[in-house]
Amino acid sequence: MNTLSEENYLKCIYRLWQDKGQKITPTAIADSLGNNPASVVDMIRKLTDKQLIVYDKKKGVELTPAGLKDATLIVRRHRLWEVFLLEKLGYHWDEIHDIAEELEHIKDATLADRLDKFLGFPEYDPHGDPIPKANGKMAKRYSTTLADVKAGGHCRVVAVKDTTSQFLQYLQKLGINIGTRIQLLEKIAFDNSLVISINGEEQKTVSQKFGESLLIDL
Amino acid sequence: MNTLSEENYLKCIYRLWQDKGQKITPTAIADSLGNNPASVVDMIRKLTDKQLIVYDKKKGVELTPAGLKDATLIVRRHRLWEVFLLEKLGYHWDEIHDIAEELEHIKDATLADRLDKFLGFPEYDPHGDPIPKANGKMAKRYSTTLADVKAGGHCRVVAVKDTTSQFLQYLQKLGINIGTRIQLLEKIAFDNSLVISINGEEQKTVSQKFGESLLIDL
DNA sequence: AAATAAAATTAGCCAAGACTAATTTTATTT
DNA sequence: AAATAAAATTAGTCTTGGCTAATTTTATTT
Repeated sequence: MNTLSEENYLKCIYRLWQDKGQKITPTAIADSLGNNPASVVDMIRKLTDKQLIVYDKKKGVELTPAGLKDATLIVRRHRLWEVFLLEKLGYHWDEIHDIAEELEHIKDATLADRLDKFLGFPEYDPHGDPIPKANGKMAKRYSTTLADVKAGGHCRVVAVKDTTSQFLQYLQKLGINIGTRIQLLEKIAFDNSLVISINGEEQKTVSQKFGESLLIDL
Repeated sequence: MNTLSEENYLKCIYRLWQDKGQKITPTAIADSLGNNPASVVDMIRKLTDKQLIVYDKKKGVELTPAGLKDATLIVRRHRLWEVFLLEKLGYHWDEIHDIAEELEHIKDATLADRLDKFLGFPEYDPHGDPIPKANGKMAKRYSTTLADVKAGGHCRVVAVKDTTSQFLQYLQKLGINIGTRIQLLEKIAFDNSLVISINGEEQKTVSQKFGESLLIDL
């Protein structure tokens, strides 16, 4: 059984691995968790001893099959609770992440599976991320962002890469949800700002960072 | 905001206060939590500093109004989650206590109220304990036990005083639930064992300890 | 290649919350 | 009342999981 901290590190490593596919360094983990690199080095030792990760200076940190399994189940619990909070308790998009962050650590052998069943076996969470099944398999994960769309192109919002309440509240304000149609009217060469039209309405300008945080289907 | 440990101590003190109206000593708390009395003395100091309890050698530990409020809200969350686990996720009577023990510590300002609404504002939890409302008020708590019934008397099970899985599984085996009718046929003078008839069926003998753990309405 | 910057690591410290062992205080017996 | 037992308290230790500061290793510039 893993401690709360161990679970948070596993989840963090899993996310970094999914996000970039790049080398996962102690500094990257430290930045992601807001911890000191020295603390990360300690935890890398603990997780290595538990055979949940392998650390190689050249390759960085990698999850072992056991570590991947544990991390996947944490993510499964997180995303299922997010669905519950939004659909059953009526929370808003931007409120659920932090609460799910706590709920995901509840330990019980059958809880996730019962919750999954109760929710009707959802494939995606409210942010558009696929929910891993009990066996670790999950639906397709989208990777194209609004910033990848060609000028003039149309797309549909399928997920968000950033789940901070700042971003989600901004989306709310712009009237953007999962499923919203967006046309990319123009890319400003100077700073890669994007001029877009949301659901065919009046045009708005958003930043490159914004565009890279919104996952879309063409 | 209270830590996990602080919350567990508050809940423990609350339970001891409800159970017996007796003096709450460090040893009693230690026994109840399975901790060392020395640890309890430390925590008494912490909670006193936070003005959640008052400790007087003569009177023992008492909750302040602030401490009572915090404790009541923890109990509220615990009992609401128990209802959720049983009614929505299909857990059995004896499985829900330990999971609720973890869920009760999830911190969010509106979670308990949303859950309460989602569950239809239940008055009692699956063990028959009244669920405190957001304002701290709650329905009547039963205090008469099967051991208090006179020989020949009839009664109806309304709650359990003991929520260990050992007891609850034993009840299950005997076919006793909330609402079950019991007749007390005889009290054995030797050891206060009770000869009972469950729902008018064949008679069984149970211990004094058993009788004192079952709350009834005459 | 040498100099510099960045990243990783080590060493030592801290707080929370548990523990044991020893001591003091309070209660109970004889 | 004195002796004994029980309860409370103090002092000091341990583990987890953070931290800072100093050092070593690795990368990047010049």
